[in-house]
Amino acid sequence: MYPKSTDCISCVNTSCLIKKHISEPGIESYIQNKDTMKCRKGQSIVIEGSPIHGMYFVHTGQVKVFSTGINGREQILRFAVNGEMLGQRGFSSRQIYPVGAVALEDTIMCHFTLDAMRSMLKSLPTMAYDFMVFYAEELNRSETKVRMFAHMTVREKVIDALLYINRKFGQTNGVLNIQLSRRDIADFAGTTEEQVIRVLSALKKEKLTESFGKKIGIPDVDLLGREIDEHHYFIQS
Amino acid sequence: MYPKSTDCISCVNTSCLIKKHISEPGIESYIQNKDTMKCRKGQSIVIEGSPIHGMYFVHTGQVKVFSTGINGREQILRFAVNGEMLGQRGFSSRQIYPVGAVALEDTIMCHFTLDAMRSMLKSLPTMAYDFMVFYAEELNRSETKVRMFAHMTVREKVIDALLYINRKFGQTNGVLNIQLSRRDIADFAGTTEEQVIRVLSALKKEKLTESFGKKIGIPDVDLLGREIDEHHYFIQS
DNA sequence: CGGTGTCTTGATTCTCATCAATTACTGTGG
DNA sequence: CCACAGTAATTGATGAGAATCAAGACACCG
Repeated sequence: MYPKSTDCISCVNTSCLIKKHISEPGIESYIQNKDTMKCRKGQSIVIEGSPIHGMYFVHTGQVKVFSTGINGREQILRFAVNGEMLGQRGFSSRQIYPVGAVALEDTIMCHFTLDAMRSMLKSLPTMAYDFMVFYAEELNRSETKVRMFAHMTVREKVIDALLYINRKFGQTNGVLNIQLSRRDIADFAGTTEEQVIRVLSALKKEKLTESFGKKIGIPDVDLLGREIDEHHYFIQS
Repeated sequence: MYPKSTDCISCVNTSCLIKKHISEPGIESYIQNKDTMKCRKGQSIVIEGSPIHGMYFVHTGQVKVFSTGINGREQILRFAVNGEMLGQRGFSSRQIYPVGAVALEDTIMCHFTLDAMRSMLKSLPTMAYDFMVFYAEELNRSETKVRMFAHMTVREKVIDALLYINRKFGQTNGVLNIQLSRRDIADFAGTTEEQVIRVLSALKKEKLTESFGKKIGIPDVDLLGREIDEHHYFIQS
């Protein structure tokens, strides 16, 4: 099922910030020197605590990014799909806390060394600008999340998580395109497995979500979103 | 007490991302066209909900950045002091949620239009790169905060807030260089006024903080930090 | 001195995390 | 094909922590 090549020229990930600048003069040498990694489902892409050796771009697949806090509880920070970046922390001078990444399904990734990234960005102003905008937007989302987290109820956090997952992975045949355990959802929403289960059963009773085995469906995204909207501003995290 | 001039050449804010690139060729026209604003203590710099007309850099003063959520409760997102930026959200294409900024003391700010910022950044690669790194680091901090917020107790949140305030504003004569109401601290820490008061009295009893009227002192920052360290990774938010 | 706003403390209520026990699901080897 | 672990999901009961409510102390300002 893997594509024959991960060559940037033929890549279809138009949202990829490298691909977007593929026609800039001077970029050729960088993309020729990138390398490609395959990860089986469940494998670690970035080991928590070990230094990051560069930046990764998801070519095909699904990845979860997390970091472990107290009592071994992991907090999922975000998910990454086709075209998205991993290893953004590499730019930060000090990396005192651990962040890990695991493939949620078989995943192919493109890898650039940190040095390559640095010199590429410094020599391609529009690329640096686009990266800057990307980070600025991510910052918006993250700060909004901080604000929301502080005062949202568990129910709202879980709904928010479901909406995020829907935006990120989408649905086919009325079912989310990813299978996450209740534990994963809890770790992302910032609550516990049991609470997620309780909220999910409540939502199912209210016909706001559906369940087909482990698969979750959201029949009316706007309707579900209104559960948060009533009390908070809708967020794009 | 105001400085005679806010000219970038003579500015002493070495952490300012504009100042840092003052010697780049081509920057002259931009810094000559910036304008300067004065804000009295308590005045709004950016009105919540109204579009942002560019970027601001704090020349002298102290600013709080907040956004209002449910039941009029404001969440303070961060504070800004000399050399720091406001209006970062301006780069984001959609601005669907409100963010406001208020001067905590008499404040002088430099202002660049969004167009000026855009063309400046696109023409000065190293500047765009520095901005990108800045945003990437802010993102780190914010994401760490998301993680922490999810599982910290109120006590830990308040301590974390105090440590942040100390890092940002510093102390003189054993007292924090800023006077915030309990409400402000609560709005920043993501809890309520009453809880902040309770934690502060407990900390005072434990000799981890001091109070001189409204002024708060932290006699031993590391000692206070250890209260969080024991359970979580120390963060640089 | 009122009066307004901040700060403080106590009592109550409610939400949520934790613990414990049960049930459903998945895959494996006989 | 079925018995069997082993894991994930579910439900209920309980306790701890935090928000809310209410009342009073304190400071500041005319």
